[in-house]
Amino acid sequence: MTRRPSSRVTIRDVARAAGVSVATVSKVINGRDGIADATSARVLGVVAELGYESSLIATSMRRRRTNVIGVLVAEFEPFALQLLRGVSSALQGTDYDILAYAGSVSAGDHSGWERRSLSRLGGTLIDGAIIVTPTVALPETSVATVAIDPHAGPAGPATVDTDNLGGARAATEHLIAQGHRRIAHIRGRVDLESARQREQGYRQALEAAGLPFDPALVVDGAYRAATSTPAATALLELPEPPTAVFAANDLSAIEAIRVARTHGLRVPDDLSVVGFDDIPEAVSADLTTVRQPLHEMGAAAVRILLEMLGGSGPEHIRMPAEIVVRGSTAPPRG
Amino acid sequence: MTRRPSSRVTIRDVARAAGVSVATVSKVINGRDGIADATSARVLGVVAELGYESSLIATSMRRRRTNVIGVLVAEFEPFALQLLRGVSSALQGTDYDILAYAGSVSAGDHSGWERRSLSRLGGTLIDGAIIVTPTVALPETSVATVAIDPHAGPAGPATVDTDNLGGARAATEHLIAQGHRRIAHIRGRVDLESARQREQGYRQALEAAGLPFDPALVVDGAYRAATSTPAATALLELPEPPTAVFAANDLSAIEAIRVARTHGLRVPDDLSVVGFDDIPEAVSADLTTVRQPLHEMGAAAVRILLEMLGGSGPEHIRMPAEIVVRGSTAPPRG
DNA sequence: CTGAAAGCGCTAACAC
DNA sequence: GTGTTAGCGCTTTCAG
Repeated sequence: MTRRPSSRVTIRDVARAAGVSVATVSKVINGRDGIADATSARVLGVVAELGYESSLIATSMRRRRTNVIGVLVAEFEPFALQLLRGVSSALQGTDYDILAYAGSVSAGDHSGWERRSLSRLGGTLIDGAIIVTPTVALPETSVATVAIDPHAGPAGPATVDTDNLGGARAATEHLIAQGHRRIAHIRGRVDLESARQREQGYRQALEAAGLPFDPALVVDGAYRAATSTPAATALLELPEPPTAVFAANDLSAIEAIRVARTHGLRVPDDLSVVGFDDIPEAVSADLTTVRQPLHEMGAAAVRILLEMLGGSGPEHIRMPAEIVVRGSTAPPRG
Repeated sequence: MTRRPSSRVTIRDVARAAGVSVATVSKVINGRDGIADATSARVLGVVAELGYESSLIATSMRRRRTNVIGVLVAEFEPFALQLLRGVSSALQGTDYDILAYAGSVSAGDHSGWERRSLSRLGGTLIDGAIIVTPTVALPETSVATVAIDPHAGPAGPATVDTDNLGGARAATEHLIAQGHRRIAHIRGRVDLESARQREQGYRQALEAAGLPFDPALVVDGAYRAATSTPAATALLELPEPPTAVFAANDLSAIEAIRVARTHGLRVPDDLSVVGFDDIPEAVSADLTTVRQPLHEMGAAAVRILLEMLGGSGPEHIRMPAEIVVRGSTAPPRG
């Protein structure tokens, strides 16, 4: 009863109140044997009474396992959030809790956030990490790691990705099939393999259809709405603007639609737009897009990670990408 | 070069490599003054070379501030995720990073997860906490805390909530205006004030319209899809089933629609359904619902928390709730 | 069966 | 200017 007023109750408070040593309390809590039943019961009583919970921080400094899986993202945007949902439901009923960390919210420099986050948490706060869209090659770390939408292709560390090339081709072919000939591309984050693959798919589709590739029709959106605003604007203000746009992700596509409207263009009548990802917002925007099974990708990452924690080697999983036609695409007018 | 192979690089590795003491490295990293420029430069060089990042865990054990805001949720479901998005964008450009923790993923017992999470992280891993739908009254803690959709009403600790009563009334009145007379209610998590308010709003609307309240038409969904399955089933298998359902949240509403379909009922022709929250999935489900400004609520929680961190007292914010009519509601047939 | 002591990585007095 | 020391809350040998 003599503990400092508004502070956490620590293992020492419990020890004092139960009249035993700190070490004994630790043993009781962790179910180590070699403790008298009476002592154990008394300590447990005090724990309940005081509402003691061991500090994750202190515990993790001393111990190897924390039973916490880390999900490292740059920021909490829809793509990462959907993955997180998949991770969360896959981990339901296991021993693991989830800790999601957005490491580049504060830092101005986006590049390298994952290395920073990993170092900061990897001490041993987390047993394993799922890293979403890392900007750089991951360092060989002590902590088990799987990357979703990796920086490089499926090599080295475990990865989960999508058939980005095929998806992008399908998206572009859809526009071509509708009769579009001047098709622009809002590129993704070029440091990511996914963005390069999507651009590649776009170019392959053009080439297969015998359409010329016009560098002026490719602009950078970096997967972000803010970056896509000037990109889309530049496209629409071209002397000979495109009749269709394939954006590297939904956020860019939705922004392109917004920009088109401010230019007095109607979608899909004056401009067709296709995205990539199929985040929940794509449905509200009535956006034709390429669906990535985000939920399943999160779950797959969990499965691989748990296997790695169990001793298996890294694994690479590629998910199918499938086009979902909604109302943002139509044949070009006359 | 003689450090243990696959381990994190620690402050001691840096100190050794730079030929200085651990304390000096710490001072350099934290920009304390009283260090020779030459020493500082040398240490910084080693830090860069070795790729050293201070351990968040170790730092937080010794320090007061970590510049990390914790968002504590039971699990990562759509409601919490939307809030998280609001929190994330509100924190963009500040000094704070975000750590979201789902504390009842592993633990079977859902009740009290927030106290557990808070104790575990509150050591000082986080400077402040935003707790989403706490199940119990929050303990007076050392760490600044704001609750979103609190257990009790706006009292005690800082809170952000919605006009649940008004929203529920509006939802029920919408059904009544369409001519429904037998309107059921799938109740939310009764330990939350929001669920009680929504039921209250439902009953008030019935009463104001002179409709009888039938206890058989109120079932428990606990805000979860799994729990809502039997609840909705019971409703539809009643001798005299309802023609409309007001569900306490969108997850329950969407599940009710699914169950209705498996019973061969068409929505909205045979059964009208209204939800609450307006999560992104509500749009895909074409669900009439009551919109909570989730994004803004997350941002509001951030604002209050930052003010509290700056020394202000707790605050209570109530957001408006607004009905959004989509395709899941229509006048009853015949 | 229980306790004393060491130490995880780091920071904050306080010496030198 | 820089190093030494103590200690955050906890777990883990190792003595008693």
